Amino acid sequence: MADARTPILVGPTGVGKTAIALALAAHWPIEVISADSRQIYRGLDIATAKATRKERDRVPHHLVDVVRPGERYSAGRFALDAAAAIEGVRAAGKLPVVVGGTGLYVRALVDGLFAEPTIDPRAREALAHAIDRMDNATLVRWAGRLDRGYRGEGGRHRAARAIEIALLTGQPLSWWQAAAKAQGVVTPWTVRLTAPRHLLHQRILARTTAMLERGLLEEVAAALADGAPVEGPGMDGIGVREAVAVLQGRLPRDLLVSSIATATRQYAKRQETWFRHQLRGDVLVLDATRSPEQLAATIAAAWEQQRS
RNA sequence: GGUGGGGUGGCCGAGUGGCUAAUGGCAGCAGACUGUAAAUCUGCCGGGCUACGCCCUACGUAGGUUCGAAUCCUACCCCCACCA
Repeated sequence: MADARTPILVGPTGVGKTAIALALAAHWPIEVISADSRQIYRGLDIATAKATRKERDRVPHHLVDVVRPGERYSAGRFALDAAAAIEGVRAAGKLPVVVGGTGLYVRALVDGLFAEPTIDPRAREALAHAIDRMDNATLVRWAGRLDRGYRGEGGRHRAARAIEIALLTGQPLSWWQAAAKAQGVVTPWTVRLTAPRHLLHQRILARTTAMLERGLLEEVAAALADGAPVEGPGMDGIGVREAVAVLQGRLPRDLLVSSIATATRQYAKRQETWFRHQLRGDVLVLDATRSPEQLAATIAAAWEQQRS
């Protein structure tokens, strides 16, 4: 069983990953391992387009609703959690299928990240605080001084990461990346779903409109009332931040749908770029224009073929 | 009907005689990406080329002034505000 391949379904938001995974259940006894950095958070079901309760009753989903909004989560933690979940599903005699749009999470699971040493969360938070007050140029310069392997790319976010690692572990990030190579925990069988851009845009708009009808604003208002930190992780997803802006009067209500749709389109585009270039090994590329049932049948057939 | 303001590249919006295919922003396209990744960044962005250069088309429309106009003049069309 150690060499068993694990089906992985990736693709941009709106291609229909969820529907296809559910349709796949007609072919295999599957359980879904979600690789989605926002569905990890509890609540905000509409905003993050989670599979419904009913759907999840029919096909169990793992790594959905695991932390509360405001709590820090990471790709590394995902790799660990997902590996455990996959193990569990296998032990129960079912087939785990990884489904998700967060490329880095999939990479963490398949290729492994470097073995990051334990970092004191309090020191990390204090440093993050100091970093927040510095401008981009300062951060980039600082990161360059601390880590000669740092290329100055990726802006403040990645500069901050380089600084954090160098300061808190005593070794630069590039050193860890080279010296502490990790192993992936699954052998992937990857299906990359894609769709013509105009179709994707169309689906995104329809889906955004539907989100509002299902009560996106109410959902976000409830999360805020519940004490979810506006700035915290989990509350920064597309749809959520725009809804918060409307609730706080910073964005006119009638611009809500278009703002969310635009941000979603841009995200979908970034995902397409990531999956087009960053996936390693054999990848089955499928145009998701057809129905979920047809696609599931194609995927099931291809899976059978690669097994023999 | 009168007076004033305005019509700029897909959109918004600078520019008031040459250095302007035209600052910016948005949208779009392409790309980067090892632990906040729904993040964070980079490039391109009127069209066509035998492309470190050349050609064409472009600042409401039509004329005009000038060596030279998005920028000045005239007429017309449209929009907005106020007055009637």
